[in-house]
Amino acid sequence: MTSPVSPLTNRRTQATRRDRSEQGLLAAAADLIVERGLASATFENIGVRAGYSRGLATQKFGSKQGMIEHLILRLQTRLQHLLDDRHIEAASGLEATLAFIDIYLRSLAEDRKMRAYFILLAGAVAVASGQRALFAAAHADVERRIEAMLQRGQIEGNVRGGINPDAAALMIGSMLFGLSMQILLDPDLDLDPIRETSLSTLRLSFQA
Amino acid sequence: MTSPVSPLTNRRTQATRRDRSEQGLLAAAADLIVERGLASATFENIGVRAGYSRGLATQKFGSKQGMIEHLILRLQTRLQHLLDDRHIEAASGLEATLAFIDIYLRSLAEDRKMRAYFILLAGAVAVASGQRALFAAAHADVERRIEAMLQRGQIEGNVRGGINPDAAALMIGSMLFGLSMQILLDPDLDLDPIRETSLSTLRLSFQA
DNA sequence: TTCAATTTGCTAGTTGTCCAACAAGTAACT
DNA sequence: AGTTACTTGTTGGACAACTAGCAAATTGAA
Repeated sequence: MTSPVSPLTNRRTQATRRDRSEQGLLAAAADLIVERGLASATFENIGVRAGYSRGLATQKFGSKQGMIEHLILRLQTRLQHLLDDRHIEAASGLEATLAFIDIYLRSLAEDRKMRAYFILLAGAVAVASGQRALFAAAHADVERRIEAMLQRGQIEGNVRGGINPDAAALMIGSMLFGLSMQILLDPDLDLDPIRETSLSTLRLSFQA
Repeated sequence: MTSPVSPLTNRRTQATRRDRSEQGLLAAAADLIVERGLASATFENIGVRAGYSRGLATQKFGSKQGMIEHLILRLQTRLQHLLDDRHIEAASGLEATLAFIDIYLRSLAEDRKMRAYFILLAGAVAVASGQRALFAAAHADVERRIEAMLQRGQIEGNVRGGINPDAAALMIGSMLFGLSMQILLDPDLDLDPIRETSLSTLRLSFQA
């Protein structure tokens, strides 16, 4: 009898074999991007890191751009899941907004892979204009969510009436965006105090 | 006699000849970066665009990195000059802060070359970690200036006392940073209404 | 002529893509 | 069950396109 299939070997069904390699390549790409930047994410480096060859990624994703798009969509989904927190639904408009910001900034500090998303975003601005639309849509979505929370807060009476939810959402969205970039610019920056002081400043600014 | 030197020809002294080509190369690089992204800014493209050969830039700046650093410093100086506006000095703390933000965002909308600065900044985040320090320092400087204006406003009584100038400056700096990136992400975005609503929201949030 | 500014031919290195060979997994048949 | 035919996943050599850097040749100014 061939020994029972060990979970540590690649000797599995074709389906799991395929999934495993695909996942491995994307994870290796994300790690490389975070550790050594976008330029180091060559098929050669990605393949070696994932334990495969340099040619496999092309087979799976069609092209380099195809692979990067897969990775972007995967990380976008990951961020969306993180932001679908139950605290946000339950809280008041103001608290929901602040909880949203809190989770966003925490994910950036604690979830190493999430940084790859923002590096790819910077890359889209700097070099790959074709990918810009992907990110622009995601950002518009974040801002619409913030806007809805602020509107709810105004109806409930815990967010100041004089504020335009649309403009405030843009401001907050931009702040999150800019803070993300700033952390990538200076990786030693401690996000904890920044998060706390930002939240209390926003609370002071927006609460009724 | 050789005809009096026309301002339109390159036939001048060696000094102006040298200056002219250097300026031309840097301008061509900035234009290319804005129009077609960082990847298109090769020596070949830059040289042709500036009306010179592909080899000149290497001679002048030593290396690609050297040239990019020159460009970054030049654009940084340009931005600083724009922000040294007399309105900022004269106004109250709150108005100075808002004028600062106004000028910053206007320069992004009206000064095409200024966009190259932010594209280079995104490039530093995504690929060139060696250039990060250059930008981090400039950003820290912007935030210190905002912080000083807010402190002045608190002393004068036109900025709310409850706000922490340090944290608020970080927020505003990040917002400017994020807004810059967002405009690069979606170049068709109209900055005018965004600037106006952002300013009025900030006024509402910060004024005493 | 003399020196500086600029061009051009060349080199070495890198990267994504293609594709034919190989290996592992699956199904059919006895 | 065991052998064989077929399918699918993976590899690595070859190739073409690019790019920065170098150095000798050329052009222009003094």
